[in-house]
Amino acid sequence: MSSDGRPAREELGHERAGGEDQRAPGGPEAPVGLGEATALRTHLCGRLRAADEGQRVRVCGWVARRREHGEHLAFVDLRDRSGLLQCVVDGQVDARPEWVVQVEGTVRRRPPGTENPALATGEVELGDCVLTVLNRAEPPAFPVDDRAEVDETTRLRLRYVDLRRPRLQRNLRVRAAMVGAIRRAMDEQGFCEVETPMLWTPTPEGAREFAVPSRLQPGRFYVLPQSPQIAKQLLMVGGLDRYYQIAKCFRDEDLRADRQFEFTQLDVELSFCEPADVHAAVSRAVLDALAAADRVLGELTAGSYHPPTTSLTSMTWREAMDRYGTDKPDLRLPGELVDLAAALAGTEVRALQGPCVRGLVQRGGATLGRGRLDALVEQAKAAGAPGLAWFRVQEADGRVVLDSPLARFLDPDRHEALAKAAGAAPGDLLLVVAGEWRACVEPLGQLRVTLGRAALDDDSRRLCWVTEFPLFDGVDDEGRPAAAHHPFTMPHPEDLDRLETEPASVRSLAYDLVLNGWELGSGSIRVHREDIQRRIFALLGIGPEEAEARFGFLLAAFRTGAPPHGGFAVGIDRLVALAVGEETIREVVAFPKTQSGADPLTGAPKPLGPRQLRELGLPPTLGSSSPGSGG
RNA sequence: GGUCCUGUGGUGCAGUUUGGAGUGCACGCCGGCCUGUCAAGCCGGAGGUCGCGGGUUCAAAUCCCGUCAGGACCGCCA
Repeated sequence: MSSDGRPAREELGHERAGGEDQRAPGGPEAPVGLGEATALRTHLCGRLRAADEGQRVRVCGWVARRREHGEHLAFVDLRDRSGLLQCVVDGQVDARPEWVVQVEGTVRRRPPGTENPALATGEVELGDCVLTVLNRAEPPAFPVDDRAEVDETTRLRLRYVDLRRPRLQRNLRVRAAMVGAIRRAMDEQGFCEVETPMLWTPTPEGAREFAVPSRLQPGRFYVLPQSPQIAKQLLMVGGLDRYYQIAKCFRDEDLRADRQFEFTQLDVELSFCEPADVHAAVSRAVLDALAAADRVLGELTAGSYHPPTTSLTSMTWREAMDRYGTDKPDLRLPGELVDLAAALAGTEVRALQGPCVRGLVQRGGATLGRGRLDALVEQAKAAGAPGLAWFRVQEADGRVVLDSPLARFLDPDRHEALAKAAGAAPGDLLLVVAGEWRACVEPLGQLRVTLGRAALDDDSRRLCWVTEFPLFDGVDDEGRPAAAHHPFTMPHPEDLDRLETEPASVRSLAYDLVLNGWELGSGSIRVHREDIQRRIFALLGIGPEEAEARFGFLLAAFRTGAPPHGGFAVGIDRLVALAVGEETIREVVAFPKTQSGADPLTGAPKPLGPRQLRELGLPPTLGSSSPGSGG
C-alpha cells in the first residue's frame, strides 16, 4: 500500500507513459494516448484520423491482410490492439499475414471514393511507406478475425493467436476496466485492499479443495482457498474495519459454462454494519463496473454501442419466491405468479386443490399447441410440481371461457372468475399448479423463465438484492437442518427465539445479488456472539470438540473481541461475461481450462518427475502414467 | 458417476440415414497475372491415418463395440 493509504495503481498498466499523470483531469479514466508511443512506434494504428493528415508516423503490429496489385501497388492492413490501418506500398511487399512489422509512413486522406466506412481509420491511409519486418510468422492455423468460427480446442491450444482477435481483446479490456472501476469504488468508500494467503488450511466444509503437498512437512498439505471467507473474518477481528480484495478462488468441482476451477471474486467485509451497509458498498462497485464496461464498449465501437439501462431493486427471499418462483428472479421477463386459492376455493377438481394454488399467465399463449403444452407439463413435474393444469383463455358470446381438459369440471361463472383473478384476457394461456408452497411456486417460476426467455426482447440490466434467505435449507442425511449459506450466518434477530423450536422458519441475514436471473454473488451478516454460534452449531450437529477441531482458530479469534461484521462476494467472471454478452466465462478469461480441467496450451495437468514427487513425499509411481492421446 | 451432441486436408462445412475408389464446397496456403483495393480479383497447384483401436462385410468416413478429445446439461459447486 502506498503512503497515502491507497493501493498502488500499477495494475492499470500504463507505466510505459512514464511519469505523466495517470488520471485525466475531471475524470478517473486514462486519457487517450497514454501508453501509445514507444521507442519503436509513434502512434497506434487504430487512432489515426483525418486530423492527423500530413504527419510522418511509425506504427507497429501484425499484418492482417495484404492486397497486391502487380509490381507497383500493394495494400497492407496493419493490426495492433487499437484496430486496423491501411498502409499503401509502392511496389511488392515481402510480408505475409501475422508477420510482425514496423511501418513508417505519412498519414494522408484516401483518394475520394476509396474511403472505407467499415474501419475507424477508413478516411485515411499511410503513404510513402517504409516497411521493416520485425519477425516472420508461420501462416496462422485460423484467421485472426472475429468472423471465423473456430473449434474451441484449437483456440485454446493457440490461445496467444486467439487473443489477437478483436473479441477477446475487447473482453479482456472490458474486464480490466471493470476491475479498475471496482478498485476505485472500494477505495473511495474507505475500503482497504488486503491480500490473503493462497496456501491456506484445509477446512472440511463446502466445495472440494485443491491440495498442495508440503515439502518441509511431508504428508501434510495446504489447500488453495475456495474463498477468503475465514481470512476476511479474521481481518475484521484484526480491526481492518473495511476490507476488500480482487481475490482468486479455487474449487475442485466439475467445470461448466459459468464455472472454472479458478475464478475471481470481489471479496468484501465490513465491521459494525447491517445488511444495508453491505448492499450500498457492493451496489456502488457493481454499478461503477457496469458503467466502466459501457464506456469501453462505447469507445471500441466508435459510438454504435447503446448502453443498456440499468436498475437496482431489493426484495426478500419470500417475496421473490412468491412473485417469481425463484430466489434469482429475472426481472426482465413479463408476468408474476398469482394466487388463485380464492378463485378456486371449493372446486371439486383435485388437480386444482392444495394448500397453495398459484398461476402464471402467458400473454398470447393460447396459440400454443398440444405438444408444447405437454412439454410444459413434463417440465413442471420434473421441477417437483404434482401436476400442471393449463387453460386457453377464449371468448364466446361475450363471455370469457376456458379451453382445457379440466374445463367441463368448472361451471361457467368459475371460468370467468378464474380468468379475472389471474388477470388473463382472451388469447392468453393460464398455467395453474396446486400443492405445497415450494412445489407450487418453483415449477411455475421455471415455466416463467422458459416461456419468457423465448420471447425476450429487452437488453436492460435488472439488478436485484434478494434478502432474508432461510437460515437452513432442508435437512442433512441425519435429519438435522443444513446450513443454507454457511454456519457463521447470522439468524434474523426477530426469529432468534424460534431457532430451536421451528428452525425451518428462521430467516437469516443472508442475501444474494441477482442480475437478469444470474446469481452474481452472495453474502451475509456473520455470527459474532459465541452464545448464538453455539446454538447454531448444536442444531447443525457440530459438538464443541468438533467445532474446536474445525474452526478452533476462528472461534479463538472471536473470543478476543469480534466486532459485528458482514460481507459479500461478487463473481467477477460472470459479471464481465454478462456485461459483454458472452455465454461462457471462458470468453472473459485469458487462459481457461476445458471441461475436463485440461489446458490445451500448456498440456497441464502433467505428471511430475520422480525427484519432485519424492521431495513432496508422494509415491514415485504417480509419475509413471502419461495422458492418453487422441483427437 | 450419468445423459446428450460433436470429431472428414491448415480452418469451417457437406458426404454417414440406404456400405461401393478420399467425392465435393468455401476460406486459407504455394506459384503466376493484375496500379486503388479493403473478406480485392483472375488463372494454376499442393495439401487427407475420415480422432484412435477392434469387429461385421468381397468392400466401412458410412453399420456394431470400445476408447480418446471437445462441448451442453444432471449430480457436484457450504
